[in-house]
Amino acid sequence: MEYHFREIENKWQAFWAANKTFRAEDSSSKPKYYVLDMFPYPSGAGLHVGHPLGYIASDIVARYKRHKGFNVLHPMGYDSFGLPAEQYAIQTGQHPAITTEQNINRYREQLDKIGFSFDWEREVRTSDPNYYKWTQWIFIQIFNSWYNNTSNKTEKIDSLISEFEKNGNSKVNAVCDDNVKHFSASEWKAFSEKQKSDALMAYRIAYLGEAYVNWCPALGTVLANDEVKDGVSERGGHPVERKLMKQWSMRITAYAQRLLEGLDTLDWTESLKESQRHWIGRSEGTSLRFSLIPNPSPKEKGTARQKWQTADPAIYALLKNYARENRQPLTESEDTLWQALRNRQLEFKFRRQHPIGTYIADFICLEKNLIIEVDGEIHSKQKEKDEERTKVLNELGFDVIRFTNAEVSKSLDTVKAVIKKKLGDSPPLLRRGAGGEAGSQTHIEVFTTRPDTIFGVSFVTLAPEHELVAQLTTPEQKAIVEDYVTKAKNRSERERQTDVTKVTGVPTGSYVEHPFTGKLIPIWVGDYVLAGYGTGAVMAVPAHDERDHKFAKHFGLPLPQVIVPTKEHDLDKEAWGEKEGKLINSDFLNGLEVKDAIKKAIAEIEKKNIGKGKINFRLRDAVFGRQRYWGEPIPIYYKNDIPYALSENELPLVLPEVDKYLPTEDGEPPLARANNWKYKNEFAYEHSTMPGWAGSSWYFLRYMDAKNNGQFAGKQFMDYWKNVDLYIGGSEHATGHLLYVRFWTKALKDLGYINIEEPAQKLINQGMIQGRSNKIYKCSGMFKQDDDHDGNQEIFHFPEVFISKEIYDEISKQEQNSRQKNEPSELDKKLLGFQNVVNAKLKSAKPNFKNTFIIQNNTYAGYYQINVDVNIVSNDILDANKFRQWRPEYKDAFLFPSDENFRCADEVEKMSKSKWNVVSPDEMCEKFGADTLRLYEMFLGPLEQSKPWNTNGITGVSGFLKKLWRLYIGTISEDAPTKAELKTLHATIKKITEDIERFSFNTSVSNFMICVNELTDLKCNKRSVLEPLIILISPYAPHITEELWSILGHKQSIAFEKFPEFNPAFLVEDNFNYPVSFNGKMRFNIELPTTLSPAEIEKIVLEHENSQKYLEGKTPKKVIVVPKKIVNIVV
RNA sequence: GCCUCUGUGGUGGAAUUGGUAGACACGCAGGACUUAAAAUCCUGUGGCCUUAACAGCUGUGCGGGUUCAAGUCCCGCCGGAGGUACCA
Repeated sequence: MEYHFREIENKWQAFWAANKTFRAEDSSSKPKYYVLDMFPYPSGAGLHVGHPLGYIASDIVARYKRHKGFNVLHPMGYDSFGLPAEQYAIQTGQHPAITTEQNINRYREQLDKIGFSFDWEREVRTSDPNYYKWTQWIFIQIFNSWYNNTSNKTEKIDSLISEFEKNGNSKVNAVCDDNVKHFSASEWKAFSEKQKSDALMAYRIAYLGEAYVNWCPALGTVLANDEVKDGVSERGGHPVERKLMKQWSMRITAYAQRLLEGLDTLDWTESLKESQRHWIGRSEGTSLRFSLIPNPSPKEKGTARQKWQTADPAIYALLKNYARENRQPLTESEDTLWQALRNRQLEFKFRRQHPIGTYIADFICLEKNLIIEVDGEIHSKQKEKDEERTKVLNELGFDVIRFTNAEVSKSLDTVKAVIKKKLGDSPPLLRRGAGGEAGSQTHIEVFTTRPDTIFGVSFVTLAPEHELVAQLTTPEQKAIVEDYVTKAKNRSERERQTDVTKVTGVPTGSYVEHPFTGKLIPIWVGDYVLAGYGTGAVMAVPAHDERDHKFAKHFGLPLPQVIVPTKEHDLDKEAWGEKEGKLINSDFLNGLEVKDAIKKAIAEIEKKNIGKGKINFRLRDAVFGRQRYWGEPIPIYYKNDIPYALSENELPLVLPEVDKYLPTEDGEPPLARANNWKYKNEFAYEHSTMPGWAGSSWYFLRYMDAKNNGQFAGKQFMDYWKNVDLYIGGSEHATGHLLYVRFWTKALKDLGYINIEEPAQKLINQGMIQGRSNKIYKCSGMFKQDDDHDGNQEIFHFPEVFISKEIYDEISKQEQNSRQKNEPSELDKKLLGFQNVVNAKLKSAKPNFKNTFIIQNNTYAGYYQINVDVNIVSNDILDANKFRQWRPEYKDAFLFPSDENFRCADEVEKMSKSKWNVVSPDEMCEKFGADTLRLYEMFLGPLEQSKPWNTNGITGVSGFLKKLWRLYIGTISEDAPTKAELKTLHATIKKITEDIERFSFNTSVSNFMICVNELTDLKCNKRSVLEPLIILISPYAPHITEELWSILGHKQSIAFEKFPEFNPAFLVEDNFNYPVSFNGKMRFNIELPTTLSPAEIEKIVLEHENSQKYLEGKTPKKVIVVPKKIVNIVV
């Protein structure tokens, strides 16, 4: 009876499906074990051999745990919302749901062929309304939550509202927007609906806020930070720019500390945890305020005025009264314009009759420094006056637009459009407060991790986007600062990131005061300071910070030293950035070690009330909205500009149909195209959709109760299954999915829905499987055309000529040695012979073919490499027949030296269609069977390691299964096993158990081979040995073992058979073959009874005849005997 | 630059706590079976030197160290892979 894997595998796959063998029980007396694979995005390309690597490993663990008596949850599903299906839809018009469905079916087919023990009844698809209903529901819970820093928990928004009603927001200790305005309880109660909504929005964990986002014009959507790599989108590689946008975001920053601390409790790889730690980026430091010194005259310190105090103080009172008087009797056109401007109708606040310098402006927008004047009748004198007035106002930093009465009354819309455009054009910060005035700010706040270096500050640097830049710039510096800021802002993110060696910056002309010495410190603007981190301003200590050092050297700024380096160091060349050394030139810090100096400095800073110890995180809030179609609709509608969440019974908010999957003409997301898609037919829904990570942030919970229509999952099931015991997936999700899923888990826990703090206890990253390409060399320009050209070339295409790797190597070697001999080399002779063969064949096959093939210039430059399909190559030897069928133009191809043993070159590259190196698991299943594929993928090497796919060793694994099969075919003996047989079996049980427990699957396969080799040598046919053996193998090769199990006469599946127990008694040896070494060098073996004492062993070994030879008559200095290990003699 | 991982025959890799380096498999070489091929089986296979044979020397990226004993531990370098970055 032969091993026909195809029949066997089909039979058992059908059996498992029909009997629902791998259905997980919802409650059980058995202990639970949850093995989860990171679910795949069903792409059009189908699975390649890299995908199943992790699935096979998890399947082995799942099957092993079933043998070990666990109730195992091992589900699979699809992350089926996403960009590729939508991009395909844009190109073809095909609905992404259809593409997705097709791709899923293909995935399922491929997965089924490999024989995974998934519980398919629990399959989830994130694009299924029954699933995303609950994604939307969780979004609403998070929307209706805030983060209470006092309880360090997510809390329902109600508790915040009742606090507002009682005390306003002044006592609230929450994670919220920067610069929230304070309000009292009574103010809260007096708030309009809109004001209340806005106030709460600053606290919600899912919130709508304005922020700089990663905008990708090519994809037409914003992206989260982890979706952007090197300034381009991770998917598609399109450029990404920074853009200020109103966006749904998630306040993941609230969880930064918990996300960081939680890592210590997890059994994940160090590199993964390290990635997350770095992404969270906690740094402990100090905030520190530097007092501003108003410019140009430092004497006026303390007279800094508010931003709206724009009038000349000398005549302010007068002007004010005058303005008041003027306010009532507005001309008709002035009134018309006022009605159009007031209440932020153009998004910005306007004031009327506002004193500026010595004037009173008609209308003014202080935020934009824009003045609108409405003029009466124009006569020349007035015109002159107006021009004078405009000039003065311009000098004060205001733009002035003038309209006539007629313009306002007749074409108000045009007037409004002009104003609106101007408001949009003028950058809000640039022109503010020209003249170096500090405005309302009295200080610059910096963040530093090195407060000990405070006496080494030689300048302060602001990010170009810093809000004080414009105000602090003196008139003399205005032009150059504005220019710099504009350039810095327009520099793309990519440029800024890649061009880090370039030092740029400009001085503002203003100064701050050193908090301890009172010295003046210049303020610079430099783009090495990031607006988004800390306060967007740094105190520069060039002697002890590398970046500051570079900047200072570039601009010739001083490098005051405050720390004595602990080793030789040239401070002029390089900064001493180590946290080591003694403080000098630092007043009260002198003589302290850095660590103590930091503590002391913080204490002094806090005492002086100019700053305090502070912790900063690099982690940013996660942008949640996507301006795309194929994702979960965000369950929000807008009524009077106020966002409201849908109620639970209105879910799911189903993704509507649209005519095109493109943005609308005015740039709205595709969902804006949906016809009559309105809440209660009246209110607009949110038009952006959720990002890919929404659905994957909780799918591990849904598997516990996948069909529940009343809840996202039943509490009793979540309490039973708790968290994932083993999660296997790629490391590419380190800072995306794996961080977000931890965030949602913590939020859901705080809100009382689940009882676990972390989603997955143990996580393994499977390594990537790279492609191994095969290449051959094509000759170019090898046919010499006959002079008697008769146009036959059109009838006969030139046969292609290829050379093997060996010949190519020979030719290139010869080329390098630059042949000088006149005699033809061996290679030349070979080539010449080949030339004749080709021409002879050509003549007989195609008599009309007039061209001759010649090898005139056998240099390697005449050849170029082409990729051949790896599927027509085995062990690097090209299958000549398949090659000729591969492409029509190769039909008559010549292979040199010969069709047999034509060796291809190889290279390890990314697996891709264009390299012809993609290997799909289907073909491997077809050729060798699923069991061989499973064993071979494991046999390749450690699971976590990346490795190139090559099938060179697969025959070994396939041979092993055949050998295993042969062991079971024939008479099975019921006799008692021999000692040797038992020893082999139990040694294997021991190793396999240990291997699986430490996820070392490659060694398991080797151990099976050793075991089967030994049992074959022993001609073992004992049931008592063979039965336990196939249970051991069954997690790895489930089909063949099921078949053998039934051949052995069992009617039940092998899947739940008890895993064999290791019995050490069978491994006890009477003798041990001691290696005897002299001075650590192994010389000979000696077999001794294990019962001997070390002293006896020493005696026997020393007396052994071989020992005499190595002792050379000397007495050994020392003899080490380690029982059952080694004997070492020191001479 | 920093962080994590990693470096062992022609190749994939093994050596779990310091204790016989190279298990297992591929490839290669030789042989058996066969008209032939495939399949299968057997033998050999780190390098060097030498031999009839035994044996000897050397050997886990490089240089040191600890130890009776180092692929494994420590120090200093070099190479490869991945992650990450003006993060103050």
